[in-house]
Amino acid sequence: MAEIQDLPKAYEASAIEDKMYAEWEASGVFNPDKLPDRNQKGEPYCIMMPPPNRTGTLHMGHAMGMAVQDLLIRFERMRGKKALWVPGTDHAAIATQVKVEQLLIKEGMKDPRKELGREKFLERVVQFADESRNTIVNQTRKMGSSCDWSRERYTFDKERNAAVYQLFKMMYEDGLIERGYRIVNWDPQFQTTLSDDEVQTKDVTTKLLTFTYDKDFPIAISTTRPESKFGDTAVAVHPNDERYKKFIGQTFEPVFCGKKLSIQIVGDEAVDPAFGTGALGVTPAHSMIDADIAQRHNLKTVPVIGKDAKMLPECGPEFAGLSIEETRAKVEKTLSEAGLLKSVEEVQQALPIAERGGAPVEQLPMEQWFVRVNKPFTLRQDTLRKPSDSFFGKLFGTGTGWKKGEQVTLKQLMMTAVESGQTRIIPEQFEKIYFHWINNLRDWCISRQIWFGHRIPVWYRGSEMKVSDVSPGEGWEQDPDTLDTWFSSGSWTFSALGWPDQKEWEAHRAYHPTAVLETGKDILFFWIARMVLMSTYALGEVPFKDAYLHGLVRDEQGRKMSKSLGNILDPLELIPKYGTDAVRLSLLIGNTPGQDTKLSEQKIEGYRNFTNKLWNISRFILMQMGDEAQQAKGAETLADRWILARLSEVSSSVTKKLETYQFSAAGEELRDFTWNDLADWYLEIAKVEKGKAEILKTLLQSVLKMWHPFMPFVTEYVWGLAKFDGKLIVAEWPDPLVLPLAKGETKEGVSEFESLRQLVTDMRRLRAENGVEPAKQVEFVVVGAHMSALIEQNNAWIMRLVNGSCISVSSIPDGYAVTPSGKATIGLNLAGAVDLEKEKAKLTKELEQLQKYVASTEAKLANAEFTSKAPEKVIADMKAKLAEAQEKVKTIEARL
RNA sequence: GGAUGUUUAGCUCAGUUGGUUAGAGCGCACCGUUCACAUCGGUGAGGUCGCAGGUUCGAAUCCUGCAACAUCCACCA
Repeated sequence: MAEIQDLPKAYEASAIEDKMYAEWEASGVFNPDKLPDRNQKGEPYCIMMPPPNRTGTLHMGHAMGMAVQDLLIRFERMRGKKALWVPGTDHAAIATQVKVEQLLIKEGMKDPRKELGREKFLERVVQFADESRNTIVNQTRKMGSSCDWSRERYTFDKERNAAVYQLFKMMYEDGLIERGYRIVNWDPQFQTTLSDDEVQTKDVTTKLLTFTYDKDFPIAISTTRPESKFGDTAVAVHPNDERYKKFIGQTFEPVFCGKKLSIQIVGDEAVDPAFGTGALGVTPAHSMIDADIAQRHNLKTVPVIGKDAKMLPECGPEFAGLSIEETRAKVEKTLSEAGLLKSVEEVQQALPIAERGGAPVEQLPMEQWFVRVNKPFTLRQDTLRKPSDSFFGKLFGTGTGWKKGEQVTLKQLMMTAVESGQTRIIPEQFEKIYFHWINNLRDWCISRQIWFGHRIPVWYRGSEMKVSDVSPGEGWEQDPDTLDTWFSSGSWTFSALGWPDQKEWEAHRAYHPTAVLETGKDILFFWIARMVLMSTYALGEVPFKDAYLHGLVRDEQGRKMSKSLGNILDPLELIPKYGTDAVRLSLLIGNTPGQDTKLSEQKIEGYRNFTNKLWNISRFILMQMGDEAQQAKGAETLADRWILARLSEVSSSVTKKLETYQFSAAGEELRDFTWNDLADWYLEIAKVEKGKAEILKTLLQSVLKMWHPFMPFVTEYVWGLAKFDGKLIVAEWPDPLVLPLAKGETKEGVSEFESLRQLVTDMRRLRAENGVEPAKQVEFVVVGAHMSALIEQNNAWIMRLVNGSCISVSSIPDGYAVTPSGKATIGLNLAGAVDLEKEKAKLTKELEQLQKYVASTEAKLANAEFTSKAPEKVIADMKAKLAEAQEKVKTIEARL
């Protein structure tokens, strides 16, 4: 095999990756309909790719997601499932619009939306989004993602728009979508509402003013937002507060900074009498908390801040049109001059700001569309019911869900999906966070005043209103608002499978609920919860069986990767440098689900080294397979039995770990097996013991298969070089039971070889610990420094040295070793002696503990302290253990 | 303020129902290597498992309290 010899010593990733990906794609295996028969008969297995936002390029977090999903899909495909991975992108409404707006401003426009108008502006956004899509698709391919491009979806394409319309219509008819005048989060910068989740907070220092509205007002109040006080309609106090009790029910008409107010004094439990003055100025128009109080006491709502974050004319000519900052200063000055200001205090406050853009968010009352999460509605179908799976469900007929026609709220559906275990969140601890979030969920404001997004399918003509996806006719105008981006991505698992189009949906029905949703933990609420909502509502089933959450990818110091810190690791720069396989390994191994990961270039370099190690292992095995000496039928030696037993062990363990999302542990185990057992021991032995071609082939095949989901490129490439059957991507996952080993041999082979390995290690240690006679020491030094394998040959044991010479070790059981020349005798019995001392000490300690255990257990038995366990059995177990320990000690003592 | 995590070797982290001598990778020190691989091999040093109690024959693991850090939620006007 001359060609094998000519292969480069170092693996050259970039030379093969693109070609390899093109080959896979051309072979059609990414499409489940074109998979081999074995998979056609297999169970459907589907992953929906979380569609990346069309806002630019992919980052390390995406790369991690892709690596995990591709690992799962390749693993299940090899296991014979009908595996479908649907790729796609998200229009991301506000995020994309904001991005484009910022770009246009950079290009010199002052107010792009005004300058271009709705149509022209949207053209620019669409153009940007399309370019972004191309970049994302390219990067996804570079990562080696084996997703079905023939089924690529977009959250803003025609079919997904049909799903959005269908859902809106259903929810509207069920009374779950409503228009209402309520307080919403308003972003003055981008002139749109925001959901609670799109609002973040920033710690700032601000002034806490304590004052009275005017000199005749009897109660002082405190505020950090003096500008909003023009809209106060009440002062709330605790109903039992002795200071203010007498005022409750009265109405005052103070003049605040020139504006006449009407202030009712109300008693409300929500007020903390210990904070500030114990009295709260209620501003129903600009605080959600105050709006709640206002609702309880039927208070009027008076807006005083406009959409542009400037004061409204209601505040009087002196203040109208002023900014919030200006108003604050002026109010403070006015109060101070009038002698109404009691105190000014610096306090820490969390200022709400917009997630995109960062402008302070105002709370304003507006007419908007809402999804009612707490409103009961009549179920259209049995929902979340799986009676066959549940013993109690069958027994009581209740199942873990609701029946058609029952009254239920969306919130209850979201709870049940996870409570019943029909959707599992991995790691489990996130279930608690999920429940907590659902419990505190408020109605979801779904209308946005931005232009890029699914238009709200509602039409108006005068006072008439109709829900429709097309114009109902002459004179009808569509609602100018668009839908929150999560309204469309909430239906992703089923809209991407064709719902509500009957033909498409039926063709893909078997893939839903999808197997697993893999995404970042930061997106639990935004997305996961909303997918559960949409899917349980529309289909009556969960969107996915498992939600696997990965942590954030941080830099080596644990900081978030960001442009301003300049610590971004870009997958597109790393892949040409280290190879996709190395980048994937560094994202898959060495981290824990749900826990943030620190990534450094050094780590990727380490996995590049491993990729190269696997390459060289393969190269060596390929050479051996072509070597005539290796072709001879090898007797199954101890080493053979050992390595095959290990392989069997490892493959079953790795399979189990991958099934339970323990990717890191699986990878580590595989790495240890590949590097330590296979390369460092078995391959060294194969240099001396010949006739191993068959076993080497088995080993190489199995190792390539198991590594394939982790590092698809190098494994598939070697598979091709070895001329193994077909493509590795559709090869059968190794089954630990088919290895050519009798059961009895497995353990024996392993333990025997392990004990020899231990012996070698002991000898190395002894060389250091015990001074050996000079004549012998020479040999020992050689042994310790060079020996790389222990092998069986002609009924003798041979230690092979890297420099080519061998030492024959005879009579291992008796503990002697002799070199071929017979010059040096190694006192292995000494090794035994040293170990025996330690062993004895350890066992003696264990024995003492067990004796105490016996004593305490017997005492408990006498006092009848046992409640559950059968005492006889406990005592018997314990005594057996004790006897075992005593036996061991005796054996050791005899040998000493 | 509430919730959820984290705290194990110099660094990054494993450690699955409590049970031999607490592990790995990187880094470090020393030794070595022409024929699979210096993107290599061998040997070694390095840990009171955050702190304080408790349960147990036995605790990194279970319980209680404390501390530090992180994230999320709610924010006191």
